[in-house]
Amino acid sequence: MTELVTDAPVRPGVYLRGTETVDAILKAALSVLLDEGAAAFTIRRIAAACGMKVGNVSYHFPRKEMLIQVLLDDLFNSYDVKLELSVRQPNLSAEERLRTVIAMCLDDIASKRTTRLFTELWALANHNDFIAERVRIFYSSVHEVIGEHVAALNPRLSPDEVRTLSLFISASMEGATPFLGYQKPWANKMPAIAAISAEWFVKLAKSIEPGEISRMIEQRG
Amino acid sequence: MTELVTDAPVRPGVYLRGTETVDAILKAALSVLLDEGAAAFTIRRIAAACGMKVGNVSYHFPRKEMLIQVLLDDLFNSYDVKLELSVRQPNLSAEERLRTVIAMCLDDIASKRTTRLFTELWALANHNDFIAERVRIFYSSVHEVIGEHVAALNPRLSPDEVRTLSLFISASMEGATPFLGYQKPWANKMPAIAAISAEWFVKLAKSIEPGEISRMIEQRG
Amino acid sequence: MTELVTDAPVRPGVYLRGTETVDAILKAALSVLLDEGAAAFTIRRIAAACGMKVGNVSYHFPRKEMLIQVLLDDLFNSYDVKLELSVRQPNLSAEERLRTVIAMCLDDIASKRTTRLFTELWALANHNDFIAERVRIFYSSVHEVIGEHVAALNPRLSPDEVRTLSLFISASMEGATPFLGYQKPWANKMPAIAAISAEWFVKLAKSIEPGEISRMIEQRG
Amino acid sequence: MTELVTDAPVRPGVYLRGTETVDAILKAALSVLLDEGAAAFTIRRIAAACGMKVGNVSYHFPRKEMLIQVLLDDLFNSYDVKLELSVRQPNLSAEERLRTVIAMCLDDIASKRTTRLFTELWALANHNDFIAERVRIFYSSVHEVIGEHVAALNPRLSPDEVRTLSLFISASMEGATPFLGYQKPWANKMPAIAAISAEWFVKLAKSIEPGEISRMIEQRG
DNA sequence: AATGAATGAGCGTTCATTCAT
DNA sequence: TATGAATGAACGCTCATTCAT
Repeated sequence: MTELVTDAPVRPGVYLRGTETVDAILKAALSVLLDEGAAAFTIRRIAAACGMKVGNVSYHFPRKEMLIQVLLDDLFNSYDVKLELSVRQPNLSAEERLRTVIAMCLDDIASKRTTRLFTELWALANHNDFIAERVRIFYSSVHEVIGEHVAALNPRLSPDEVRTLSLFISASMEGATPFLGYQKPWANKMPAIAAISAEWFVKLAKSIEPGEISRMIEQRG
Repeated sequence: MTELVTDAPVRPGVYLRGTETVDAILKAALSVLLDEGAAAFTIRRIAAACGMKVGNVSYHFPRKEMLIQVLLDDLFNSYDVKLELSVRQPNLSAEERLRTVIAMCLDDIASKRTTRLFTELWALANHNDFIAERVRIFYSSVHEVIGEHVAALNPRLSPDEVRTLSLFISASMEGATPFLGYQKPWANKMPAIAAISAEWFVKLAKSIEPGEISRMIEQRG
Repeated sequence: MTELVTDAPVRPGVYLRGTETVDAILKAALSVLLDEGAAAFTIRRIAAACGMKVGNVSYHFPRKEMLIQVLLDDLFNSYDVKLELSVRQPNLSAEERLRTVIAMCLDDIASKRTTRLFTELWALANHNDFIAERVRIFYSSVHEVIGEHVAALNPRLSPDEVRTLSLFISASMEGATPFLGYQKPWANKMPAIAAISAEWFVKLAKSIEPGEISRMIEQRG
Repeated sequence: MTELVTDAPVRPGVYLRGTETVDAILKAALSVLLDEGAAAFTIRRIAAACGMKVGNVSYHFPRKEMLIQVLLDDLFNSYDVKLELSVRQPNLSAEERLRTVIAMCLDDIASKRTTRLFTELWALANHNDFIAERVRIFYSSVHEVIGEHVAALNPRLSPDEVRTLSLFISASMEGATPFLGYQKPWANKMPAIAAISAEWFVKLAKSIEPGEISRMIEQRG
């Protein structure tokens, strides 16, 4: 029984987070991805970026894919933590909480890290199932958080209606990335778009009637 | 990082056979980009995809960058044509025209070509100035078209307010790409999102008061 | 009988000198060789240098080797003509004629054309028998011309002694090429070296005794 | 055209096996250059010549230019060592030492290595500044060594006169390369030319009067 | 006579990965 | 742990040459 309990990683390779070396590699890998793009995301450049030799990076991450996976795990983890904090705002009203989440999301979208990372991930997700799945899981939890606030604002909506509205709100905000994200052409318009978003997504969440979405779909059919 | 190429490359192909070849290369290049992603976008794979030799692809496009530029020129051209058609709907009311444009955009976003192409372009635009600029120009014209309909619906808005609303609407729709685009996780929710979009973007365009956006920004400051 | 008489070139290809196109190719080829070196001596660069297409250069010179051969033929021809003129100086004494030839050679060596051409040819001759042979023939005639003057200055020398002295004088002068030739490091010393050459090669030719060379060789053995 | 590289590349190879490999590459590179010429001096042929893979040669010499530079460094180093030895002949008279240097130079010129190497270098120096500079530095030290003996033979000469005579003697000897070098047409005449060189360059060094060179230049003006 | 098109080989270089040290 | 060495494949590109037009 006791023999079965082990801390050794199931997969080959030595990529325990917390190790100085592994952390340095991951940090370098992220900065290469953000600063130079997916095409420059090579073991060589990552090694150079953290002052190591190619062989050592390969020793810690025997497959490049592993590095990507661990890197994404770490990144999504940090996003999850941030997201979790946004829910824990007990002294705010439901409306204020939704406004806060919207503000937080758009603020984050404007950051270099999020702009660069997610545009790369959306592209990579087209042909990499692992990335696609991780991205999907992440956004599912984003939708869930938004959904909590939507449901609080408009309790009569069905769970599916809540999900649909959350998807709409989340997608609309993410759409800001290639337009108003870091160094994007309309970045200076972010205050206006953030203001409209806060106002109208709250208005949408509050004013949609149960069954209204289905009715709208039918009318358009 | 990439230098801006001001002189668009002349499209190669003088003889009939040559133009056919160039077309075949461009078609293959697009299909490689869409089906396999930017990482697979190599001269060798493109040549293989159209049954040619590497040297012949290089003959018609001596620089890989030229191929990318001609390909993007062709693609954006076809989008521009499509966009132009959407404006020429004289027998519709302003509201119906805006609904039509929204429907068309989201319908297009759901297509494989647009989903794949633009997710790749958003990522490439991060570190390729030529692509970034082409994408910017394209979306500028999209915003302009949407802006025409917004202005028609709400003539009292200032040009800047119209631009801001158009940007908001366009960005919100584009955000559907990584969520509801081709083979994306919530693709089946597209009818609902398209319905909400049509309804609420029209409502937004009609009901925003002149000066209201500025007021919203100030309140949030 | 009459059918056997033809102006068509024996070898394939159409590289009749005098033709405008062929002359332009040859001129461009020489300038590429001199200005950019043997590594840049490609059909493409030659074609570009004379504003033609690759296919046309290949049409006139189906094999690159042919171009080189014709080019060298022309070049050595022009050198032969120059050399011939140097002999036809009837109103000068033997000594003055030798001084004239030496001056002419060193003056020519200082020219861009000769400096560049012969340094390239010496290298190419290492592994190209055609070039090696052409170079040999050319220098043979140079030695012969010098030998005529040496023999006139010192009629008692045997033909072989004349040839040896001519070879020594010619080699010594050619050695100026990589040192004092066009844009070479000691080019500014050419007047001094030319003066010493004229003085001492004449002195050598005049003062060597028959049999002396053999004696010198034996002493050193 | 080629940029001057001021920092000489560190010679690669840390492990014993690595230094052996680097040596093998350099040896193969030299033999390719000598046996097949500059046009055949490719990474692929060098790799084949030492039984390695292209990637490994590129590993040890990431840039082809580095290989050339290290190769030349090694070669010139060996020539410098040889040259240095020729000066250290304390038991000989000045005249005998000059004769020795002349004999050594011409003997070396007749070797395959020197004949091939320097004819290639003279050509490459036309359009490669790095090579041109290395060749210049090498010959500067050659002239200096010759100059020491000339000055000892004729102490009244000015430093500039010594340099001029050394240049004349060195250039005259180097001129033997394309005529009497390895497998060159008049290689069999080398004993005679070496004998004349020894005799007459010594005579020249001894008998030139201070100021005589200037006088000769003026007379010719 | 001239040229666009096409080929097959080769170029220097970079890549992820393996392995002995 | 860490790294130098090595591999085999692929990269974009250039080459001389051929051929139909």
